[in-house]
Amino acid sequence: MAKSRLKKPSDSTIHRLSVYYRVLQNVEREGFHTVSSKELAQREKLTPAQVRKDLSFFGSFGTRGLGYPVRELREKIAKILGLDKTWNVALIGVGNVGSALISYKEFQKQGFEIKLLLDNDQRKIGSNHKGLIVKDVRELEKELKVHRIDIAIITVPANSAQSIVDQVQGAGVRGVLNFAPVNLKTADETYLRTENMAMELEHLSFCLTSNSTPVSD
Amino acid sequence: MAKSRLKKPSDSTIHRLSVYYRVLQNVEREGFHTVSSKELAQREKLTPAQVRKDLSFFGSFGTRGLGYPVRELREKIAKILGLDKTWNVALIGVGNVGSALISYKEFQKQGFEIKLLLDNDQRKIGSNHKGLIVKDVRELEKELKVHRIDIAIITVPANSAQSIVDQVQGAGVRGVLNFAPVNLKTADETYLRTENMAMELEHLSFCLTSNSTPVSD
DNA sequence: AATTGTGAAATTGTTCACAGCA
DNA sequence: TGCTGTGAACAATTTCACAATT
Repeated sequence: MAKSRLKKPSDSTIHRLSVYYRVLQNVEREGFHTVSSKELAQREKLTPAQVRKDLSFFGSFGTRGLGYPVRELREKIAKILGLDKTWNVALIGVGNVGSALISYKEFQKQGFEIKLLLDNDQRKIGSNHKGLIVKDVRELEKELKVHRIDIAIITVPANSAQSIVDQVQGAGVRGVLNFAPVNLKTADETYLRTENMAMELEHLSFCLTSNSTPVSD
Repeated sequence: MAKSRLKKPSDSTIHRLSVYYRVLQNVEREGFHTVSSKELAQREKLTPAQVRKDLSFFGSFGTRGLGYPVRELREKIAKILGLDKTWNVALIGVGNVGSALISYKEFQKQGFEIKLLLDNDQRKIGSNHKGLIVKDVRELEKELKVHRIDIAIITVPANSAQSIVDQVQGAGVRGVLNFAPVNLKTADETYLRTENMAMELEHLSFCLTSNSTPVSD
């Protein structure tokens, strides 16, 4: 029963696990019962060895000579990623980005349920977005606790993001997805991921500037 | 004069370059004329050696014993990242995420100018968003060319994203930022970056599930 | 015959440590 | 003395190659 995971999987392994999870959903929809590491790899331009190595961090899910059972592997990965439960999510900052995320279907689909909206703008507080009433950010700690929030999405302006993440941690929330374009300082026990859309564009800008093709230099 | 860059910098180096660029803006705002790799590193929880190694891919910008000239280094990095010019950006898909990006200040601030909006919904076509009229996606190729678009941001539903990226490439656009939650296939000469917000949440979900603190395992 | 699971090899990325310069 | 720039050492990640299994 005891899982003997020796090494901590890298962030890239986790990332690819999410990728495999999506591919498996497709493979399953297409009616396959079994899939090889080769097939899985081809669909994402990875190597079969990479796929097998990634999966081997978590156990032996395949059958030699046959491949992996599609449905079972998808379920195993879902469990590893924690997608077998629902997560209560709070969205802090109901501006442009925040509003967009409220109607982002992909979240609910994977079990992330936005249960709470917070803002500091009196004109927004009390307003209804997709059935949720925007609460006053001054009630942050109370509201996070009442709704048993697991993950906070921060979509406030850059200059207030640090103060928000401090409060969020204070309320015991350990998962934070930050969209504010700043580097936030967090306690060691908090998991923070920052999505900086401008930096993605800057990466493209770099590629287009260094006059090279993606392949060679 | 000839730049003797021997190795191609890694994606992480480019990513950190964007980070340094932001830190330098702050350092400059705070009035410093000079900054050491140590100071730069501390502000982002990196090592001084990492900072120096990253910068050394592109040249020698510092002065031994003194550090780096803040303004000059910021400008050098801007040039490397291609932020010394403006980029014409098209936004394809004026839904929730698309609309949010139209008013996303951070883009304009770094020289990314949204010049064109495209959609396939007759109710949206012709409507005005922040001074831009939504054009018919059937005119995609013509419009991309007329506006001399460098980068396309794809915010259409997952099932139409591949068709859009094919057309975008066909029109000669080589930079693509994709928000649709699918793995797009592109030609070798196209630079594609995909932002999958659900996958970020899944990473947090994984961290919160594997009962460990971020530090040890 | 086909395909997994995994040590070992190769490659890539990070940190060290110090020569060289202001 | 202080700090950069960089080759060498080290660490992490990916790929290889093959024994094990169906």
